[in-house]
Amino acid sequence: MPVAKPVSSDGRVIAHIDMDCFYVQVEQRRQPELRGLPTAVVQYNSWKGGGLIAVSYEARKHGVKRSMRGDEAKEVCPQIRLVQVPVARGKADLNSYREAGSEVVSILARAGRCERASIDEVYLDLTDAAETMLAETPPESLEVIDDEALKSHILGLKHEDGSDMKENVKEWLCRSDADHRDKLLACGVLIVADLRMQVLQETQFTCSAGISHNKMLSKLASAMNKPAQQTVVPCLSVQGLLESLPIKKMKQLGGKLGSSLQSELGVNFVGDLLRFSEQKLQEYYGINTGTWLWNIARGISGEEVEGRLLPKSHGSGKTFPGPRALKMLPSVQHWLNELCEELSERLHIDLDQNRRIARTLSLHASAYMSSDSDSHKKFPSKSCPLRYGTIKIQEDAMNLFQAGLREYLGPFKVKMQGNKKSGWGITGLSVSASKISDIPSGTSSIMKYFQGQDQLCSPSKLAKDKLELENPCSFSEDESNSTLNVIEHMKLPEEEATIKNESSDLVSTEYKTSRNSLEVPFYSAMPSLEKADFSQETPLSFSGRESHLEPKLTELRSKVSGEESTFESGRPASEQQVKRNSLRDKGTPSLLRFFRRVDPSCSLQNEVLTQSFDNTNICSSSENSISIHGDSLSEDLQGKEMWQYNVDEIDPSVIDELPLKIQEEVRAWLRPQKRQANSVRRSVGITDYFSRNKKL
DNA sequence: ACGGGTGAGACA
DNA sequence: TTGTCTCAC
Repeated sequence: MPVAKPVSSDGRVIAHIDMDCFYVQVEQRRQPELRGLPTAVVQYNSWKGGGLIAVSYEARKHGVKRSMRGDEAKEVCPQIRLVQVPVARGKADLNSYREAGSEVVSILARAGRCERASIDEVYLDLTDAAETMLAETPPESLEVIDDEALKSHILGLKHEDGSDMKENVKEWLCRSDADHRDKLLACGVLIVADLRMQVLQETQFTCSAGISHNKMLSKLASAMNKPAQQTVVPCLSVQGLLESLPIKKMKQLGGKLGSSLQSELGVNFVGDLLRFSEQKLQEYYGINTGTWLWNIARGISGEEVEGRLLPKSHGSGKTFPGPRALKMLPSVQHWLNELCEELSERLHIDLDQNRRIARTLSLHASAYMSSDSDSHKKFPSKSCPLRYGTIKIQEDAMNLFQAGLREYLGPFKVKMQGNKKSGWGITGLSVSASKISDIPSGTSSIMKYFQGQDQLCSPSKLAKDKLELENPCSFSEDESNSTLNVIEHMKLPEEEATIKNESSDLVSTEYKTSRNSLEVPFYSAMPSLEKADFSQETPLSFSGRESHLEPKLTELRSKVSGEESTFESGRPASEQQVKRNSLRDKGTPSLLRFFRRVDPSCSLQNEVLTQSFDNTNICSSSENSISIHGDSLSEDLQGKEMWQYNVDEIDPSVIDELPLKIQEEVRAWLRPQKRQANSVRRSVGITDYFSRNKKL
């Protein structure tokens, strides 16, 4: 639901930049012979020629529309060139478009605060740039105005027959008697025209733009003249624009809310909303939406340009429509593995390029169940803390799926004996990673990361209990024996074979990845204890025929007593391991909890040395106790916020949940004998390492 | 039960 | 907060 934001009296200059049929342009850049031809991008083509997701303007002239099938497009436009979306891991791979979108963003972001609204859309706050231009080189002072700016469309500008349009535009841009806000918009027009030319020059992509005083109007304007044009909405034209604008054209009103406005209130144009008081609209649609509606009817929208160049989440999903629905658990596992592999790859790229870490893994699925009246039941979404590493993500996703499945099947449990004819199937799977945050560079990154974890992941006791109940890793044993084992017998022989092959692929993939990055030397440099832990962990759940479905061998955990909730691995353990496991807390941000698990008796008796890096202090006492706190905190807070723990008690495996690159830092940092001497030197190396891949 | 794959945001 | 829902391209 839309929400009204506080309105700033709008002297802002906001632009919305919209790439023209973006995927088509990306493909045309890759294959220049397609330029100028009717072209469309399709994903998959086996069924009715695939679905169109982008259509060139030449093809649109022939009546080709988005969401046509490839075959339909061929019917209305036989000469159309259809380009397929790249496929990787059996699914559409949009990475090339994401990367192309990033190219554009990095150019646009030079001009002002920039928000990546989608893969091909950007909002820009050009207020500062426009004010500066108006003060230093206002349009009226320029001898020449670029042709691209003169081609702009100015809403409400009168156009007498016979007069030269560009001349009109030039006049409007250079009016010395215009009010301040129109002058700012005029500057915006020049800036945006220039930006669009830069984008074209540097990427070969054309785009369209809207320029106005807020996001809503700019978004409307950018769509008015496409492709490769720009439109400005001066204040005085707002009323005229909105009064005849079909309500469904307004962003956020294209769906049910817009329909409701039409059918319930007889509002067919945005201007029709003016008939209703704010209070009336609030009565119908609630306080937030009501106020929002009242505002947009007047062209008011206080929404800020966010200043975000990167996505807030990453997802990978696929649908399995109709007959392709997944009926067997091994098929689900196969596809989940593919999706997780892609997700993991993208997470690592994000880590390398942007030094960002995601903290939550979510699984969404859609399913049908024809057996009973319950067929409308939705498959529940599940999420858990995200552990880095392809195999871990795959395991966790599978656990989330099984948690969802048990809930979904619920009372049907045993009845749903699986074979391919049974009345249920999975029609969609997706995994996503969210709660992404920056890791500041430098040695202190680790500290800051932990602090951030603490803030964001410190659950109340209540929330923790809930987590224990819902976390797929915490199923009790007898619970898991019932449903899951039933399902386990549903495997078909062929599918089992597929999975087995794939499993080994996964392991080798992981190994390959490791060798390519800096991790192997690090692995081999690790103390033997840690190495042992890895060798046990990696292939474990994929090594045997039933392993990937056998809860005892995967991540089954039971609750262990204690004030802090603790999960303990169910697998056989050496004495040493038992000791470590008592500190283990997998499936949750365990490092964090670990840090909170303070043992005062160890730390207080030690004398504390202080060493400062950036704005984080690492206080180390003797060889085996370290405490961390930010020095930006006030004196009295510092005492409370300080964490202390004994280095010897760190379970190496909890570190595994961090991204590998961070693990490296942590382990080096924890290496007792060299900690002191290495600190400064390492901070340089790490900073250096992090800045090496810097892109944007 | 084919507009797919992805994103963002609001709400309970 | 998690999970659900809506909306958009």
